[in-house]
Amino acid sequence: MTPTQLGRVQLLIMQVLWDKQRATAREITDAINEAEPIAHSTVQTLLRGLEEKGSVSHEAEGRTFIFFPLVEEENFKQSATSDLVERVFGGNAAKLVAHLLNDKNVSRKEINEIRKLIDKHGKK
Amino acid sequence: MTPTQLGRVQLLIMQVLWDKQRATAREITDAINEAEPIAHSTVQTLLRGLEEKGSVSHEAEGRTFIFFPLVEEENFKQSATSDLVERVFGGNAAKLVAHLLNDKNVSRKEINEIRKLIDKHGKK
DNA sequence: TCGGTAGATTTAGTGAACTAAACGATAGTT
DNA sequence: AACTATCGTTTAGTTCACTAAATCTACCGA
Repeated sequence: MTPTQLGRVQLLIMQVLWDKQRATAREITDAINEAEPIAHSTVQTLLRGLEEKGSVSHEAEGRTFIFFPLVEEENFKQSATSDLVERVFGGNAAKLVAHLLNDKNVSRKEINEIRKLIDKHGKK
Repeated sequence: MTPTQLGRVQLLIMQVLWDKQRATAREITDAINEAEPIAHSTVQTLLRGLEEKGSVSHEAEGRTFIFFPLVEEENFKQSATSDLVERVFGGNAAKLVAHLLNDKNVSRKEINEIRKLIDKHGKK
């Protein structure tokens, strides 16, 4: 039961699929190309790999394949986050938050947002 | 200016060094072996790689090398965290926290701890 | 029907992380 | 002096993510 580890570009592909739910390889390539250049054949190769490890599947529509995600975005966020917490913050999620609060790259606006989240979460 | 990416075992090595500040390859191997088996030669090979990319350095003490970290643990946590925020949470740190709050793997105890952190951070 | 276009598939190569055996040198022990 | 344990160094092989060209195939338009 591996946590379905994804590489950088594999994640980009999954994000397109999570967004669109269904997409052809071409649509995925185009979507990624808006942010960075990538060859269509690269996307196809990676889709194949993702299919092999069970992250996506496809059905044929005429002669083209329509791909769709098999894993949930939440599951992925879940394992990516706990991976960071485990490996970098010794399994303590609070340490991660402490780090964010002192992180100069996190804006005051975001910190306020975080505070609001906590408040809302508290009253229940 | 690469964010000094570290592999899983490389990170284990760095963590030993951050903890001890100075250590021989043997000490590192022993420390890691408490948690999982690893060959001494593997550690030495990885130390070489870490030295090549400037993460650690060493000085000779007699015929053995004493290794020490060149990069700060904080810097690493920094880039590992922002990497997650960027790639998985669309650059929004608050979304990461929101995820943690709803994460069943994060205990109530930790959530309280997080709340306390936020409060303390707020009053300034 | 012929040629291009747009699919999918095959093949190939790179780089990084990991793994560890094999080797050579040296210091300490008997 | 010989043996052994312990260094560091060299070499080698695996796996995975990524990259993309080359190729095969089928449809579509001229």
